Amino acid sequence: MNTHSRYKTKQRDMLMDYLKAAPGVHFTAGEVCAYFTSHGASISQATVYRRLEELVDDGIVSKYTVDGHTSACFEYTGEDAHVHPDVCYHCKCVKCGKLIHLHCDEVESLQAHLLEEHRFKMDPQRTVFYGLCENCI
Amino acid sequence: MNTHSRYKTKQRDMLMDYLKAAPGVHFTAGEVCAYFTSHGASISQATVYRRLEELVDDGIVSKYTVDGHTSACFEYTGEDAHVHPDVCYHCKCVKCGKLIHLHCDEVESLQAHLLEEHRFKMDPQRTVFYGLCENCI
DNA sequence: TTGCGTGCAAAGGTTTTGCATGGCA
DNA sequence: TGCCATGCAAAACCTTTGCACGCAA
Repeated sequence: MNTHSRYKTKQRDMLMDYLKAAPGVHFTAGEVCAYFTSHGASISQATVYRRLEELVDDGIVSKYTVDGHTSACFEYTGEDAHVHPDVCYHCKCVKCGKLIHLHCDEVESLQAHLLEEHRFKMDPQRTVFYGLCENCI
Repeated sequence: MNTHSRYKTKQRDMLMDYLKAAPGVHFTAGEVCAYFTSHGASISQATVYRRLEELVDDGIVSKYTVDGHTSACFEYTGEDAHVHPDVCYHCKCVKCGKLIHLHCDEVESLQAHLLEEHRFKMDPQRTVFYGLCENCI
């Protein structure tokens, strides 16, 4: 979270609208640019990267480095994710590339275990499990 | 694992020596290149990438996409990892950057659970848990 | 001899940066 | 009027590829 002053601009609003329209959907910076370009909206690549980076710092957007993709993957997780987090884990199939969303108590116990026994506070927003999906096993 | 015929070359040997000298240590392709360059050894960037990729396919080297690094991270895990796997999980602190090696039964039960209940076969060699280490919590 | 391996350089793709201009407060 | 934000283009990076030559088997 940072404390910079922020100006309300057209680009910032456009990006937020885009993000809020599809919570939980994954996209790359390039896809965002392509979307705006194809809709005749004007928002430069540099600005997309700058805003996205800022939102990640604010904890409003999650950034994943997904293996196999050369580019980073973003996801809108909500402005109040810290208030009532709809925690969701991610599994990525290294063979077909499918990204699976998962709600799972076992992962939550693992988190608790890691924290208690290993003093490591895992952040599910940033963690991706890699492996094989049911179709690729 | 693949079944291509393989020639024994000087570059392949040099790379293997380098890897075996530091099992469990993480490095990027660029670091490998820099090492050889600074030691006057001749092995091209393209070859480093090609051999590394091959070793990952063979399961001898693990490749991680570590958030924060723009480049991929490799680690020598051993030629007989499949015979007596010294399974080791990784936790990466998103604040100080520390990478922690971890042996943990709980993670193994999670793997079993993911497989049985979610039909997802997690690959611990590729998965990194992100979060905060004890010093940064 | 066969065909894999290597080096070089160029290409490809993603993300960052410098700088002048534009626009919110 | 101050700053922050934006756009453009160039730069910086990492990784992959094409091609000709070299070398192991």
